[in-house]
Amino acid sequence: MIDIHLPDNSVRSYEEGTTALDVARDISEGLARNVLAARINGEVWDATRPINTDADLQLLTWNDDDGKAAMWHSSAHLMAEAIEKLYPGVKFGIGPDIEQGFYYDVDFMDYEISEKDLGKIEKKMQELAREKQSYERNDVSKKDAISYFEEKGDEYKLELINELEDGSITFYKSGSFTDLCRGPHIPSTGFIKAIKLTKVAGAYWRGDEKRKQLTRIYGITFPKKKELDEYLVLLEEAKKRDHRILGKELDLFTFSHKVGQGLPLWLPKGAELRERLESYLKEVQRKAGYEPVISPHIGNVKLYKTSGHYDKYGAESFRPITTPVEGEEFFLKPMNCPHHCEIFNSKPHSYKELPIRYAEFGTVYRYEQSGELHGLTRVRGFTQDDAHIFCTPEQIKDEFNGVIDIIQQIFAALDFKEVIIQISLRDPDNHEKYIGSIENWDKSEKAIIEVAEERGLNAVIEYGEAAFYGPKMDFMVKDAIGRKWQLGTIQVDYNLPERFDLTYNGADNEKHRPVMIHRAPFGSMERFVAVLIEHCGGNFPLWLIPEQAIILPISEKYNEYGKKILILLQELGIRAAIDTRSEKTGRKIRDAEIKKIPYMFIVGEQEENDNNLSVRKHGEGDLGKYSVEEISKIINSEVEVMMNLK
RNA sequence: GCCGGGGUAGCUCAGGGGUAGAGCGCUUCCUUGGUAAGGAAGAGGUCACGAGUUCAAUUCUCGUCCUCGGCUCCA
Repeated sequence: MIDIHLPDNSVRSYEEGTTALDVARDISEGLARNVLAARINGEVWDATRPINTDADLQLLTWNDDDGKAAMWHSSAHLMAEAIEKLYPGVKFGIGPDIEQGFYYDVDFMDYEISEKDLGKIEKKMQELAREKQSYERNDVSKKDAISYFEEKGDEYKLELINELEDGSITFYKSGSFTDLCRGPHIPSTGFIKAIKLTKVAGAYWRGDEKRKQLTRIYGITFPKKKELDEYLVLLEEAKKRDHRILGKELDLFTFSHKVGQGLPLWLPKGAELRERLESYLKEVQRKAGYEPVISPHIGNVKLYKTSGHYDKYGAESFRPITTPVEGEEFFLKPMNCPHHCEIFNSKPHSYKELPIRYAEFGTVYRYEQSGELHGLTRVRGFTQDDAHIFCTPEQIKDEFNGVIDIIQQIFAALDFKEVIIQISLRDPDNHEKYIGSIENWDKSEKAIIEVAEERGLNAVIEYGEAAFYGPKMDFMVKDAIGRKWQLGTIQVDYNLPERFDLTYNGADNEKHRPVMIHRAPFGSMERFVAVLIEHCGGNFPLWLIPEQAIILPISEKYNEYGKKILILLQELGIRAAIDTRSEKTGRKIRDAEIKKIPYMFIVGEQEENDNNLSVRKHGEGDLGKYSVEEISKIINSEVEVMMNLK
C-alpha cells in the first residue's frame, strides 16, 4: 500500500499503481470529470499514470496553469493527428503549449497550406476529439524510438531523439498518432470541446534561420464552448484597441513610404499629446534633481568604438555617414549614454557633486529588420525618455528609490493600476562573464533587492538575466484588458564608466570611478504612447487628451453664444472646440462620442438665457447645467489630481 | 532578412483583360433642431511604383516599395 498526501493535509492509502484519476474518483465523480493532470511530488504527471510510491498529490484542472498546459499540449497532438489524416506523409517538428494555446511546426512537403485550410483541420480535430481517444504513455528504448521514426521518415523527430538519453524517452499515442513526447497529457481528447486554429506562419526548424522553414499552425482549445466565445470577444476587444487603427482614427500619427518604414510621423494631435507627456515628465524630473542635457543625432565612430557598441552592433547598424573631404565616419546615434558620458567628462567632478543626473528626451536610430517593424511599438527612430545618473556605489539604493518614485507617480497619473517588476541579477554559477568588481556587484544587487523589499514591490528575481555590465530592474504594466507590456527599465552599468574613464575626486583626493545608472520610465515615447492608446482604448486621461471638451450648439442660432463660451473656456485653460455644423444635436453628440471627447457642452436657448451650459460626459450622459467657471474648475481640478504635481 | 496574406476614393472594402464601384467622410443647398446617424445634390481615383506579355493591363508575369500575421533579431 502507498500513502497519498493531498493538499488539505489529509492522507489516503491506495494499492500500488493507483492513479491520480483513481484518487479523484474516490473523492468525487464530479472532480474526476475535471482532472486534466496531476502534480506528483512537484512534477506534473498524466492523471492516468500509475503511482508506485508514497506521494504528495495535487489534482490539476482547467483552473491551474499546468492543467491548461496539459490540455493545450494534448491539443497540439490532436491537431497533428488531424493533419496527418488530411495530409498523409507530412513530417512533424515540435508542438508545444504556449501562454495562450499551442502550435505545431509541420513540414507539409508538397502540400500548400494557407489560413483557408484551417477550418478543415479544425473540423477533423473536432471529429477526433469526439472519439475520446486516450493518451497512452510508453517508455521506449532509444533504438526503438529511432527505428520508429526512421520508418516514418521524420528526420526532425530523429534529430530530437538523437539528443536524448536512452532510458528517458517516452512516446505518447492518441488515436492513430504517435509522438515523441515527455508529456504530460490529459486523460482523453474528450476534454477538448472547443477548438480554434488561429494562424499559420513560417517558423525555422529549431529557430535557426539557416535551416528549413516549417509551417507553424497556432491554435487554442477550451473545455467549454462558452470559454472559446469569451476568448474570441477578448480578441475582438484587443483589435478595437489596436493603436495603429486608433492612431489613424484619432489623427495621432502616420507613416509614409517616402519617409521610410519604421519612421513615424506625429500628427498635430499626437504631437501635442506627446509634448504634454514629455513636459509632465520633465517637471517631475526637475523636481527630482535631474538636469537637462541635449546631444546631437549623430556621433563619430570613435565614440561608439569607445563605448563598445561599434564592435557589438556596428555591422547591424545603419551604414555610417561619411564626411566628403576627410572621410570621417559618423553613426546615427543608437543610444544617448555615450554622449552623456562625454558630457560628464567635460570637466572634473568632486564627490560632493554626486549624484549627477543628466536627462534628455533623446531620439535614437536603430536598424531593425524590416519584418520586425510594428506600428509605434517597434520602429527605427524613437525617442527615449532617457537619463543617466552618475553616483557612488553607496548611492545606488537612494537613486533606485528616486527613480521608482518617478515611475510610480507617472504610472498612477496614467491609470496603470498593476505594475510588475523583474529584477535581473547575475548567474550565480558564472561570475566570470560580468564586468566590474564582485564587491560592487554584491553591493548593487543587495541594494536593488532591499529597495524592492522595503517598498513591497510586486517583483520577481531572475538569476542570470543581468546584462554583462550590471544588474537591472524592468517594469511591466498590465493594461485594461490584462495584457502585459514591457516598458521602463533601471540599469546599473559598470562598463561605460570604465570605457570612458569617468572619474570623480573623492574626499581622499584620489580619483574614483562613478557608477552609472541608465533609466527610462517610459522606455520610448513611441512605444509608450502605443501602450497607452491600447490601455485606454483611445479614451485618454483628461490631462492628456488633445480635446477635453466640445461645444455643441443646438442650432446655428446659438453658434455665436457657443463661440463666446469657447473663448472663455480657453482662457480658463480648457482645451475645447466647437461643432458649428448645421446638424441636429443628436448627430453632433454621436460624433463627439465616437471621437471620445470627454466633455460635451450643449448650448441652446435656455443656456444662452441663463448664461450657462448643459454638460454631457462621454460614456455617461447628461450631468445637468453648469456655469463656464464651475465646469472649468471641475475639469482643472480633475486634471490636477491626476497629475499629482505637488 | 525569411515564409505566407495584402496594397482600388480621406476611411472601411467590393470588383475584374475593353481605362472603375458601395458605405462612411468631405463640399454645397434645403432643414434650425434638446442628449448616439434629417434630406438632396456634388466633388473626389496614374486601381502602390517600374518593366514585360497583349490590339488593349487596374486586372496576367516579373521586379521594387510599403503593409499585415508569424519566424529570427533587439544596445
